[in-house]
Amino acid sequence: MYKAGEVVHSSFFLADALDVAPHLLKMQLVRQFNNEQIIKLQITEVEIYRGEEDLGCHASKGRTPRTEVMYLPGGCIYVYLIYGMYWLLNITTGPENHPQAILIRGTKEIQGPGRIGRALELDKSFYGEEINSSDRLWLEWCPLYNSGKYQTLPRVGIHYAGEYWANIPWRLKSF
DNA sequence: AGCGGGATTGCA
DNA sequence: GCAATCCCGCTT
Repeated sequence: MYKAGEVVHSSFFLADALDVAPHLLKMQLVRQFNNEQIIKLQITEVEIYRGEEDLGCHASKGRTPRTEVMYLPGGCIYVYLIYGMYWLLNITTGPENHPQAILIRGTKEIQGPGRIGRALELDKSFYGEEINSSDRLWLEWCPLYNSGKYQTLPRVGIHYAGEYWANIPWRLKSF
C-alpha cells in the first residue's frame, strides 16, 4: 500500500466517493507556491457530493460549464467561488460520467472550507487540474496521523436540498 | 442575524 | 438581458 509522504496514485480517485472519502482523512494537502514555499495541511473533515440524484451536489443541475469536471474520470481539482469570496476545494472521484466530488471542509491547521481556499491561495486557474500531476497542489499519504476513526454527520449549508439530502450523513470528521 | 461579494444558473 | 441563488466567514 502507500507509505507516509507518498504521492497518491491517480487510479485511487476512480473509486466511488463513498470509498475514497475515508482515506482522504489520512492525507495531507500540500501546496507549493511560486516562491517555492510549501505548506502542508492535515485533512480532518470532508463532505461527499455524489451523483445527479444528490440534490446537494452541483451536478444535480446536470452537465454545465461549472460541473463539467465532475463528469471526467476522478482525480481532478474542482474549485468554485461561493458568496463572491471563497474558493472551495473539491477532489473529483469515480469513473467517467459519474459526477462526484469530495469537499475539503476542514484541516488540523485551518478549519472551514473558505479559509482553506484562502490559505492555499486558490483561484479559477485550479479548475480541472489533475491532483496527481500538479506541481502546486497535491496529496500525500499520511497513514500514521490518526486512528482512522471518524464520525459521520449531515453536510453543512445545504438546507435547500430537501430533508433527505440535507440529512444524509456524508460529512466525515476524524477524531 | 445580517451582510459582503461575484459567478452561475434559469428564465425571459 | 435580468434576478435569484449560493457546499461561507466575519461582524454586530
